[in-house]
Order: sequence, then structure tokens, then C-alpha cells
Amino acid sequence: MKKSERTKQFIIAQTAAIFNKKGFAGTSMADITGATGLTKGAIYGNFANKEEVALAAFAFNYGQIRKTVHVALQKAENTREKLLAYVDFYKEYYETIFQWGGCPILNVSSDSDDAHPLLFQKVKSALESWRNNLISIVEEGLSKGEVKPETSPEAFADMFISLIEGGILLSKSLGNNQILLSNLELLKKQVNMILI
Amino acid sequence: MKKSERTKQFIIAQTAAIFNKKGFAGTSMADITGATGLTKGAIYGNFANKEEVALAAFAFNYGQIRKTVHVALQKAENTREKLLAYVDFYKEYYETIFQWGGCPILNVSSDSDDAHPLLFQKVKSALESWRNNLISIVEEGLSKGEVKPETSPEAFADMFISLIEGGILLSKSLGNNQILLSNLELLKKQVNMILI
DNA sequence: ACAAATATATACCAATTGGTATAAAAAACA
DNA sequence: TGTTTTTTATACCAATTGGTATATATTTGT
Repeated sequence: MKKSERTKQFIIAQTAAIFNKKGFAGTSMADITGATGLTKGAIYGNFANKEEVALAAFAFNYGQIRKTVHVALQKAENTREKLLAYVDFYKEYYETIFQWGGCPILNVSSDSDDAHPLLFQKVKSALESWRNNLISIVEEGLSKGEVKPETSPEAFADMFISLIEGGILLSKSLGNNQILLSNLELLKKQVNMILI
Repeated sequence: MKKSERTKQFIIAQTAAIFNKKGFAGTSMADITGATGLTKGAIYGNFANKEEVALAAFAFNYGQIRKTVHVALQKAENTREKLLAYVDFYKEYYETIFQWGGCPILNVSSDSDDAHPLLFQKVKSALESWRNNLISIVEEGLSKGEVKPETSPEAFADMFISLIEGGILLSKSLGNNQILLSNLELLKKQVNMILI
């Protein structure tokens, strides 16, 4: 691993939480040099502009979550275990996510949807892959006879994501983590309801 | 109504959608003068600073929604009608909300939670009053024997808000309005499930 | 260890940022 | 209508914005 690549990763790691908390317009180059201890020369030697740092920061933030979910799903052997592993992931890691400024998908989506098309495209892809992953799990469950045949994989996935993201919004805004936990409990019940 | 008050309202009306779309840091004084056709002298003659315009813009955006919901709820006579009126409001007005840049609570919450405490406090209050309103409806339904006694008003309210805000996030991000509509259908079923 | 390539710091840039003093214009009141 | 009060435009401010040219360090491959 070359020096430049190490520095790049260092810059991303030091600024990822800042971008997640303050947004693209709210994060300045001064924030970036301040957080890294590097000068603008070093930043612009490794990134073309602020947007590239923001894109890398989002990829980092989202990647951290996806990686951990992926590990948690590895052990799961059937539909129930997979879906409950998802729920348990949020039960276990929501405090960490909150410390990093909340869900990056939620944050970057509303930060970029009307102003930063490149960033918005990345969020769209991330959300799409999350949704498709959930849909696949339910579809697989359907074909294996583990899920009730009247279940709509899409509608279930959308409810799933909504209860999590909505719970994060409510808990962060009201300063009450119990709300997200309550949503996660409800989600468990909804998982059990579609299982045979 | 004095001139100053009319100008104030005019500034708010012209900039409310901009703040909702671009956020606090993303909206500049130049955006404000550009949208109103007024100069900085006029803006600062009516508002102390940018934050005051942003606060007024959020109050305007949220007020528009609350006002319309309030009217829709007037006609409702029992728990079922009240909760379904809420759902129908979003069915009818989500396109308008999207044109204004999405749900102001969702937008301003993630825009302000880690950087603009005054704005964040307003969002918190708005979300609290929405949640309390839903809780009150369910509690009234419980006391009148219209709602199943095992229902938790808080858990129901949180699910209600989450399906709406999560649906907005998904539909806006994926460019697919059908997702919000599907969540609203699910919400109707959930309403019917707690009713006796 | 040395030369070539790479990476970083410094100093700078024009443009824009939020905000203010002041004078001219327009409303409000008598 | 005349005068006082209020509102708005103009011109300005220091600070900060994102970004660049260049010289100096520091890695890298030999």
C-alpha cells in the first residue's frame, strides 16, 4: 500500500463522521485540514475537490455498516435467522451509528437530493442494494416455503427499511432511544407474521 | 397589517422551499435576495440574521402541513376516521410535499441535529406535537372502547410516523412514488388491526 | 545511497460568505 | 399635505470559501 493510498484512507477516516454530521455544504476545507492535521496541499494532492472527499466519506460510512451487517448475516441459515439478524444488528449498533451522526443514508439523502446529484446517486445505489437484499431474502424464503405465499417481498422490504429509518429519525430528534428499540420489537413481530 | 409584516411574510414564502431543499448551510443570503428580488438591506431590516429566516421558513413549511391536516381531521368523528384522514392526507398531498423539497421535519432534522440547536429544537417540538396528537387519538379511542385494549398508543404512533417518513425517504431517494403509497396502504391495514 | 518520482507545506488567488452603516425612498400618521 | 417613522437600496466590510502554483520534503525503486 502506497503512501498516497494510506493518506487517502486517513483523510477519509478522519472526516467521515464530520461529513455525516454537518453535510456537504456544512463541511468546509478548513474542517478537513483541521480534523486531519494536514494542509490543503495534502488534501488536494489526494482528492480532486471537496466533492470527491464527500463521496469517499459516504462510501466509508455506508461500507462500515454494510460490512458489519454482512458478517452478521453470514451465520444465518434460513429466512427467520437472516431477517432477525438484520434487526439484531441495529439493536446492537444503533448507539455507535448515533455517535457517528446517524444513518448515512438518511443524512446524505436529504442533504443531497436537491443539490448534489453525484452524492445523491450514491445514496440511491446504497438504498437500492439494501432494499434488493431484503427482497431477495424474502423471495428466497417464498421459494423455500418458509414465507407465507401471500407476502409481497417489496412491501415487506419497504416496511422494514421504514421502521428502521423512521425509528432513527424519531429517536435522534426526540432524544429517546427507546423509540427505535420499540420499532425494532415491532419489526420482529412483523417478521414472525410472514413466516410459516 | 403593516408593510414590514407583509414583506416578512413575502420573504418567508419565497424562501421556504429553498431552505427546505438546500438546507441552512446550503442556502446563502444571495439565494434569499435572488428569490425575493429584494436587497440585503430589506432582508436584514426584517430579520436579525439568516438563522431567523430559516426558523421562520421551517415554521411556514411545517405550518402549511399542520394546517391542512387539521382541516382534514375536523370532519372525522371517531378514531377510525381520524387515523384514516391522516393517511388520506398524505395520499392526496405527497406530490405537493415532494415539489416543496420533501417533508420539512425529515429535512431539517438531519440538517440541524448536529449543528444548529435552535432549528433542531423547533423540529423536535414539531415532531413531538405530531406524535402526541397521534397518541391522543389512540388514547381517546381506547377510552371510548373503539381501540383494542392491548394497543400501545406510543408504539402505534411511532410506527405510524415511521411508515410515513420512511416512505417519503424511500420514494424520494429511489424516485418511485409507489413505495410511499404502498406504505400508506399498509398503514391503513395497521389502523384497522387496532380497531375493534 | 542516490536519483527520480511522489507527496506535502506555503503562499497565494478571486469569489463569496454573512453582516453593517448610511442615505435615499416610501409609508404612516397628523 | 407635511412631517415623522419606517423601510429599502447602495456601498462597503472583514472573514471565509474552494481551489491552485510552486517550492520543499519525503518516499520510492534501483
